[in-house]
Amino acid sequence: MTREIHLTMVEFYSRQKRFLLALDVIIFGFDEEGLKLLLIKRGFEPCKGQWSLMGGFLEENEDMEQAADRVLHKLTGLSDLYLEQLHLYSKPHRDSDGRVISMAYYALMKTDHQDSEQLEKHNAQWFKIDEIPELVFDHREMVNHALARLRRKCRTQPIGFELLPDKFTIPQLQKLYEAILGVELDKRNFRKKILSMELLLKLEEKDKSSSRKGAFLYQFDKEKYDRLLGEGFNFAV
Amino acid sequence: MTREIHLTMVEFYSRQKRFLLALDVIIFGFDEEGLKLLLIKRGFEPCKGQWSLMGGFLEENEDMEQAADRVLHKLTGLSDLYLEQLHLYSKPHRDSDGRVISMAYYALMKTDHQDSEQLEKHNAQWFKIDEIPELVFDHREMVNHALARLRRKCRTQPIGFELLPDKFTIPQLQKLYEAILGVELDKRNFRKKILSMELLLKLEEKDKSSSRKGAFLYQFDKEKYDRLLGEGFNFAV
DNA sequence: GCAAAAGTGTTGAACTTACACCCATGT
DNA sequence: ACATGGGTGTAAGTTCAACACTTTTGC
Repeated sequence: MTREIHLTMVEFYSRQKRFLLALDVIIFGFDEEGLKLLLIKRGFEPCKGQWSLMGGFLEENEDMEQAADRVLHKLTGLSDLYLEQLHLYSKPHRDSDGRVISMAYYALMKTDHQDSEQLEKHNAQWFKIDEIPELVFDHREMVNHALARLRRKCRTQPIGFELLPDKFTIPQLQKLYEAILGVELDKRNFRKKILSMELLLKLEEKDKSSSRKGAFLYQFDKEKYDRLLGEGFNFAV
Repeated sequence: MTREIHLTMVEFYSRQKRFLLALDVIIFGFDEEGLKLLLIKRGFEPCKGQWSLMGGFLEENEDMEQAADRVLHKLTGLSDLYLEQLHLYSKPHRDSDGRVISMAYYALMKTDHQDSEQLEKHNAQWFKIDEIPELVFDHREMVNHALARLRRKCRTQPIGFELLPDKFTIPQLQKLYEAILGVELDKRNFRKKILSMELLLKLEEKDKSSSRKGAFLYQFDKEKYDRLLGEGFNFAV
């Protein structure tokens, strides 16, 4: 701030060190078995052959969100997944060698939209949340951080629906919350609370895949939620 | 992922574009007048003479948190302020010219610890939260984001105390929450709720600066809070 | 003695929690 | 007819919101 005052911006900027900027994505999914994490077996150095999060480097004409979308699309073939910034990991030696600074994102993916061929191409595999293998670098820390965020956030924002098919049943929704939060919920109280917000559209159809009686399918009414948000409404599970 | 497989890590990294990495800090303070923001009048290019957040570039042997501490210390002369990552701003043209990617942090500062000389040296000034001047680049967006985060977070974590003197009165604490949340609170209900958590140590002393009767001073019991945290306790205002 | 802020309790409403039985269906 | 998961209501406990008067003291 002393000598720099007299430099032009270009001169000043050129003295600053530049960094490799990457991103890693914690990708959550949900199915009958519970909450899952999508990991890749690295087919490239560094740490080739080990499990890690999907990631990539920031490129010149995109912002981090676009880079994260690009990386997610490359892995899954899908666009417009729920995606949220988590934390910047910047310790000088977090990466094995040659400093890389990484922005961690977490994504929520509807596993019924998945393209299994695409995933195989990248040696990607789903892991149950309590059976995560050893991960490279600080990826395990990122996963823990993402899980904590997901647990907190799913209680006050309707992000859980990003993990379910567009049409889902109430028992399915309950199992999702139980899987994320790691607790059992009372089905009467759960149903009462979730329906009392009047954000679910009940369909005529039933899903019979998990019982003889069948359970009614519902859809999340995103338009209504967005409208209510403006009026100070708070989602709560 | 196709040709890169056969490159060594160093070769691969060297093809990647590198970026200027900076940080900006939204610094909150609180005094009799309400919630405040600390801004600097830029004495350097770009945008010399305009109001902006305090910021700086990441250096080679530090992580972002250390850089943020350094920048804060440089401005205020203080260390160990409450500091939290907010959001990475990475749009290709967010900065006036020459791409800079910036990690935004927000900090909470006890204004009674401030060193006014130090602040003057940097042309820094406190602004009431609803009288913020025009800011450079996307700094206004950062401030809005920080305010939203502070409003949400102060309700479920005891971060408000970072803005008060070590010894404070209940009416002072209430005014703090009213200033942050932008609402009026009932003093009986407020006192009941905050004291019911049993996290405040009542001192013998009174503060008589704002009434003839004087109000008892309290201290936040951080040790007890940390202990309770482990047992699943939730702070709530 | 009065102005100004500190301090104090109660009641009704809303919400949360705990809990047990019937329903619809495929086999 | 029975096994399986879907669906429903109520009562007790807890928490929240609204509300008005007394206390202390410096002037």
